[in-house]
Amino acid sequence: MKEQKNYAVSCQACSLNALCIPYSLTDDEIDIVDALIKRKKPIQRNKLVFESGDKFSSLYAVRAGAVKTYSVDQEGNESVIGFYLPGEMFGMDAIYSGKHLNTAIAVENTYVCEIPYNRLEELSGQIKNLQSHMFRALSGVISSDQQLQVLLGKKTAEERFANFLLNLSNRYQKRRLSPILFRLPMSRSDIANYLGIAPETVSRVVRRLQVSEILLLDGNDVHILDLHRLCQSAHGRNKNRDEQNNHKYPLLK
Amino acid sequence: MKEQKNYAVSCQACSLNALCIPYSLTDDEIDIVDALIKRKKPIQRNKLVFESGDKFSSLYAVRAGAVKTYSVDQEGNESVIGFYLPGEMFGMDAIYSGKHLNTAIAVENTYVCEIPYNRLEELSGQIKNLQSHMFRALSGVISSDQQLQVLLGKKTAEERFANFLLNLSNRYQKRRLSPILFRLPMSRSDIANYLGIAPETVSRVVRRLQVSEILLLDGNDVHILDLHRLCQSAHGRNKNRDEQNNHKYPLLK
DNA sequence: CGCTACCTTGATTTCGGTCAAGATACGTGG
DNA sequence: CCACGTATCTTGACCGAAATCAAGGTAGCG
Repeated sequence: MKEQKNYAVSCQACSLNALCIPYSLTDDEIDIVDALIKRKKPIQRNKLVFESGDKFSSLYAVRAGAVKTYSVDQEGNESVIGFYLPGEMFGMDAIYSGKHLNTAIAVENTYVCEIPYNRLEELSGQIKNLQSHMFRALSGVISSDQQLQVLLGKKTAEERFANFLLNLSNRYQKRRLSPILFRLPMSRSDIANYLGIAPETVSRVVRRLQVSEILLLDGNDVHILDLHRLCQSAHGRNKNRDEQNNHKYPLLK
Repeated sequence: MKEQKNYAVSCQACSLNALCIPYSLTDDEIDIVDALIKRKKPIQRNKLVFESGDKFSSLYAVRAGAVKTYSVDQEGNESVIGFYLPGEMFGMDAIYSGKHLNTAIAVENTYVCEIPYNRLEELSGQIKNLQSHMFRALSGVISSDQQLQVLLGKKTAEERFANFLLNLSNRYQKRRLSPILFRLPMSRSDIANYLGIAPETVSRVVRRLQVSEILLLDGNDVHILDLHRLCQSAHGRNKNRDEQNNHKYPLLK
C-alpha cells in the first residue's frame, strides 16, 4: 500500500510531465488521469517497447532512461525517427493507422509509463482540458517535426549537429537539469542516422567544435563551453571560423 | 437561400473530405460540423492565407486550388514545409503555440474553408467521433512527417523526386482523379525547396526519368508512363539503370 | 586479458550544389 | 495579334561537402 502510494506519487509527476497536464485540471481530475496510467516494468537497454507491425493500443512516456524510435525500409535500412527523454511521450504516430509503423527501443535501461489509448480518448471527451491538452501535444509534435524537416532539407552537417545539441540542451533544461552539462544516452551512429549524416561526419564535426573550444565531449558527456558560438554554428554563421585554425599551418607562411 | 443551400452542399462535401469525417457521424452531427465551417472568399495566386506571427484561431482546408506553407529563418531563407491539395487540411502545427510559425500562400487561385478552432474543440468534446477523428487526423500528419523525415535524411535526389510524384499520385487518386496523369500546381523551385535539393537537380532528375521513359513532363502536366519503375526509382533500386542509356555512346565500343 | 563494438582519422570518390549561359513560357501593353 | 521583358526552366562546366572506403584506436565486457 505504502509503496503503491509512492509509485502513484512518482507517476503522478510522470503523468503531469509526460502529458504536460495543464494546471487547470482539478485535483480530482488529476487523480483520474493518473489512475489510467499503467506503470511498466523497467526495460533493459536494447529491449523493445513496441515493434513495427504491433497493434497500437497505448501511448508511452519515458519515466527514466531514454528511448529511440526507428523505421526499417524494404532494403532493411534503419532510420532513426526520434529520441525520447524522461517526461516525453512517444507512439503518437500510430493513432492514425491503429498500428505501430516504427519500432521503439530502449537505448539505456529505461522505465516507461503506458497510457491506454482508448481510456485516454474516453477521458478526453469528459475532461475538456485534457482534450485540448492532447490536441496541443499532438500539434507540438507536428511543429517540431517541421523544424526537423528544415534541418534535414537545408542544413550542413555542422548545423545539424549543433542544432541537435541545442535541442537536447533545451529539453534537459525543461527538466531543470543543466543545459550545458549533460550525457548523450545514444550512440554516435544513432545520432548520425537521426541527422541524416555519416557517423564519420559526426566525429569530424565534434572535433572541429572541440578545436574551436565550443564544446567538450568526453565519451558521452557533453560540456557546452560556449553556448553563444554553438548557436552561431547551429545557424550557419561560422563559415569563416577557420581563421582560428589557420595557425595550425604556421610554417606555410 | 437556395444558393446558401448549394454552398452548404458543396461545403458539406468539403468538410467531409477536409476533416475526413468518419461515416459514423449521424446526419445531424454532420450538419452541426458543417455549420461551423466558414466559407472563405477565393484566394488569388500568391496571396497569403495566414502569415508567420499571426494569431492562430482557425484550421484551414483547401476546397479548390493548392496551398503551400513555408517558414523563413533568420537569414531570410524560405523553406517549403508542405503542399495542400483540395480536401486537405493545414495549419495544425499552430495549435501548440497559439500562433502561426509558418506562412501559407496560394500557389494558384484557390478556395479555402476556415474552421474556427475553438468551436471545433468544443464540438469535439460533444461528438465523440469528431474527437477521435481529430486525434487520427493529427496523428496522420505526424506519421507522414516522419516518412518525409526519412526521405530528407537518407534519400538521393532521384528517390526524393520519385517519392514526391508517387505521393501526389496517391493524393490525386484519393480524390478519384487519375493517378498517372495530373498537374503539378507548384513551381519546380518550390518542389526543389521542399525536397531539399536545387532546382537544377530537379531538372536533371526529370530529364533522366524522361529518357528512361518512366514519365513525361510537359510544362506542369505529369504523365507517369511506368508506375512500376517509378516505384523502383523511389526506392533506390535503379542504381544500374544506365545500362539502358549506355547505347547513347555506342561509338565508344 | 582478449574480444567485440564503437569511435576516430585519413584518403579518395561522388553526388549534388553553385555559377553561368541559353531556352522557353508568360503576361502586358502597344 | 504580336513584340517585348520578365519569370522560370534547362543545360553544361566546375567545385565542394560529405559519403565511402580503409585502417587504427579505445573502451566496455565476459
